[in-house]
Amino acid sequence: MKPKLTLKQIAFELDVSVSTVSKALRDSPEIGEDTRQKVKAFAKLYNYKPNNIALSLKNRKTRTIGLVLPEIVHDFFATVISGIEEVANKKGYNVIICLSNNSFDREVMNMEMLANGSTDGFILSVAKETQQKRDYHHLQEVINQGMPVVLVDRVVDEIICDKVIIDDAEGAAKAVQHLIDSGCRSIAIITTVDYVSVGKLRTNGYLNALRKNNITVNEDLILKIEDIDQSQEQIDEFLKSRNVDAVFAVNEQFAASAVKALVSKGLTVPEDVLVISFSDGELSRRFMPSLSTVNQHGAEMGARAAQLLIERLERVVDEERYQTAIINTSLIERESTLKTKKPVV
Amino acid sequence: MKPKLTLKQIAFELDVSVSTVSKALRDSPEIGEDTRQKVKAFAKLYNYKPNNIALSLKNRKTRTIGLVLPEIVHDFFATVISGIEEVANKKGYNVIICLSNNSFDREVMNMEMLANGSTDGFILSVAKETQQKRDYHHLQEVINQGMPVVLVDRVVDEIICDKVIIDDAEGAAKAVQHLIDSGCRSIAIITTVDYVSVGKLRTNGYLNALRKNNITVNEDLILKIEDIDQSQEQIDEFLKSRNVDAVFAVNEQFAASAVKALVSKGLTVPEDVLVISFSDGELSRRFMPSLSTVNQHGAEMGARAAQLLIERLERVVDEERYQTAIINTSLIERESTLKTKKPVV
DNA sequence: TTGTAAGCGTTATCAT
DNA sequence: ATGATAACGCTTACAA
Repeated sequence: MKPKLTLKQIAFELDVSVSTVSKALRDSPEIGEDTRQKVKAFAKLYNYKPNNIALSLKNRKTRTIGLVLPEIVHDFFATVISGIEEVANKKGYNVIICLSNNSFDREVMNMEMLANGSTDGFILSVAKETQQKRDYHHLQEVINQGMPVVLVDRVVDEIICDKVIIDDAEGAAKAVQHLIDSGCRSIAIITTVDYVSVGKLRTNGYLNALRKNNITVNEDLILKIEDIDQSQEQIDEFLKSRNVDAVFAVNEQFAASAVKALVSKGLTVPEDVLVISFSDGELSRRFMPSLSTVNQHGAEMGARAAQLLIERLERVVDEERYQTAIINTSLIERESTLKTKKPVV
Repeated sequence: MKPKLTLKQIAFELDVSVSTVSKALRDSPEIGEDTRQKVKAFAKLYNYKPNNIALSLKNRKTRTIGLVLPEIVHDFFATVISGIEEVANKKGYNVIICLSNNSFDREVMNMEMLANGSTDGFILSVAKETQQKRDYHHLQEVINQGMPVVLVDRVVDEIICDKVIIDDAEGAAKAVQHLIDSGCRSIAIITTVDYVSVGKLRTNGYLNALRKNNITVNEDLILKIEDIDQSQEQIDEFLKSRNVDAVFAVNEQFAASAVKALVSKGLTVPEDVLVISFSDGELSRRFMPSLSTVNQHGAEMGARAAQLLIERLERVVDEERYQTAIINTSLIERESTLKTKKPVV
């Protein structure tokens, strides 16, 4: 086991000083051609690589991004990570990922842990619990310490910083409009409780779309789910007693559950009821019938977030002006809204 | 914007030396009660937290684990990450995640990047391309430098280190046995190309199960897929022309595609053909019909890997003895193999 | 052209 | 009981 080679070692071996080695490796003009050659040859031969930690300490920069996410077993966040990784790696940054598991305390802990020198800035999607508590002091804290923060998807208005979002309301409206255009009038929505920012926005989009088309909002067709774990039962129950011709679900899990509930009721999708989901993921693509959906371009959101953060870290942007990047959504039509085979009776 | 508080700052403010502050905060008995109180009070008041980078440099330990994965938009790896995070965080470790995207070069780059002081050790699942090339010098390299490595799931025999796997062959055999027990005799397998270690093992399990039950292996019922992106077409094509009473797929994507192919052929699952998948994920759970599967306990694998790595980092294990932890699989029976409604004709 | 020294933030050793 | 110093690995004025 050979320990990592250091400048000191090289200096000792070549009988020069540490600073000479350092300068030679960085092609400083102060160093004579021959010594430079010698040092570089030696370094290459023994595969010298500078120690990141020492560099970080010296430069007070880690070239590391702290990423704090509510969960990861979820296509959307996984794609966000991919996007971030892609950009970060290209620019020579590492990504430290921490999961809050939607817990406020863990989110705070993670940020405190990373804020003590481990990262130069944060990309964060706030935990459900944090949104519920509306306590964002930990975010303000790191910002006050001069660490830039970029919020992604689940953002909070109270914190002033760069943000990357989609227009959730517009995306939802687009989905619902598609249902309306397909002739549906009795459209249920399966959404989250209101304190989940994106859930609320999507609910608003649903409401807007109905109103715009002069369809009376029927509160009885709105199901708000708190915990995804018991969602199937709630959705079964909800759909069993209601007659609808379409369902808009704010995520693909709810959509899949809705289809299941409808089928067990003896209905067929899309022949009897159209179903559309939000946030295009593996499930929507592979489901039978494949699910129409509003895609969220997670990778693009992540890439954009990384880009915004790195720009700020490298001071190429106006210190005072924060931007909110809005990533476009688009409707992906698949089988679950393909109304061709048989007309509604 | 207030910069982070340092020992130096505190020392200056309280008019004592840096070492006094350091000792006071660490409850050194050398320090007088009053000064200790004073220092601690001040530190608490201004929320002093030691700088991780400085500590890392000093201790030559980062308390950070490098995690290199082939991909992440994949339930299995996502759960592995969850498991690792859980254990790592509990023990005060951070996790730096890098994605190889199944590329050899990126895997090497990532490891080199992290090996320069950023992490104390690695947890890695090797890239597909790396398995194909059989080039593992980057792994041996970091091991030679004294950084422990734990391989997860996609392991390589050539490297001696701790490993966490499941018994893929046994799991596959269990799945196939279940099909046989359900009365199937003409069982197709949809698997990966052989250089993917786990794919090959699962294929072996399939073969073993057939032989054990005296069922002749029909090479024509074996489909090996290279690239998941075109898998649907290949699977459609494959199943169209073959008459089978069951399909064993080595991952849930293939299984979903198989069901789709069968349905488009006019068959029903499970009435006409049973389908079973491997690696329990969201898709298997939510699919219609829900897919029977061999669960892989990704979170448990991750947790175990983190535990093994940390034990080695903290030297509580015998330096020379490496272990291979085998996580148990179990069969999860769902609708896709529930053969009740109608007997095979 | 090369080397010395200070400093990044800590902690451990060794004075005082 | 407190402080000065060196060290972790590196860079960069500043000296020589």
